[in-house]
Amino acid sequence: MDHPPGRTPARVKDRPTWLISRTFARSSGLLAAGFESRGRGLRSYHYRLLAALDEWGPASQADLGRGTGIDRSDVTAALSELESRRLVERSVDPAHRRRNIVTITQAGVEQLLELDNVIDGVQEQVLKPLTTAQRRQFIALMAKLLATEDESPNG
Amino acid sequence: MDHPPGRTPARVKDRPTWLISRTFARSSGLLAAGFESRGRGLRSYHYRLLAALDEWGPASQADLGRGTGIDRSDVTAALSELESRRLVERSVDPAHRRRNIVTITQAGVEQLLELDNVIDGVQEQVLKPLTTAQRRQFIALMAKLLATEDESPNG
DNA sequence: TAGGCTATGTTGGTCGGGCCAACATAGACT
DNA sequence: AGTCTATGTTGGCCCGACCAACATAGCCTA
Repeated sequence: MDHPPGRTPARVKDRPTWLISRTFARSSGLLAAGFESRGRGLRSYHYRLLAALDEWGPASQADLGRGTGIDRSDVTAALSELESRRLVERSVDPAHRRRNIVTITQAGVEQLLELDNVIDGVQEQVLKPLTTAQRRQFIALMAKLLATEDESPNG
Repeated sequence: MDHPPGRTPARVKDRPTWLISRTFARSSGLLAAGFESRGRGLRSYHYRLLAALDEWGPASQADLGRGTGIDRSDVTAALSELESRRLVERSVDPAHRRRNIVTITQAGVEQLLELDNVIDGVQEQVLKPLTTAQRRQFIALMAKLLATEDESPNG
């Protein structure tokens, strides 16, 4: 993730795609460190699922997948891990017996709050080199960069 | 990579780390598409290695690894693939018989130029939503974000 | 009512980028 | 001579992201 002595080939090092990938590496490295130190072995999928359940209330696995952008199969796996930690409960939807209704537990809510803190700290670390105004700019630029995605599928 | 109907949990969707990860997903998706269409099955490791060899001249695998930030073992694998396509040649360093001297071939240079074109096109696609001034800002902000890495190891 | 279609959860893969451990051995340094 | 480091290589792991296939529940329609 670091390659510090790094010269980096010239045709690589100034390209936006390269900067983006380094930025992501930095961000996800800090995130991973945060999860490792206070995340009890959970990963980003778990956080996204807990967050979705907390905000949207109980949901089926398929809905969770659609809402979070996580593949159905990965949702299944991640939920099993959350369930074994009692952070989440699965029950069959009586109206639709093929469907599971997933609910966040009290312990899940608490874990989520803890992860919130970890992640908020990481935001600070990631943006540390920038001034407040620059942070705002940076965020706005990324938002604009991504805005197309929402409007035109496959855009 | 897309998750278009995506609402995305609120505590997730506005965090810089999330925007960074989406930006990266967009960028690397476009890159992958470019490599697939005109990259003859090569991937980013191959490009980085070819670029390094082209710019720095023949080098040992260890030096390539250090220069590009690619792990020694991955350098070995990627070079084998490049070698089998005749884009690169390995020869034993007579002065240090444990060391390989890797050289880019003419075909390698040509492939590199082709990849350059592909990748330049991707830069354009990635930044398309931004104005020229915004692109400059965005690049400058990322450069600043990453500048710490060079100065303080593990920073 | 029977047949087909879709949605759901699950299993079991693949891939790329990034790591790490272990090993044999070539050179260097003591 | 003995130790230490550097090199290339093999083989593994992890995470995030996909995909294919499957059984089956529920639907909608011929």
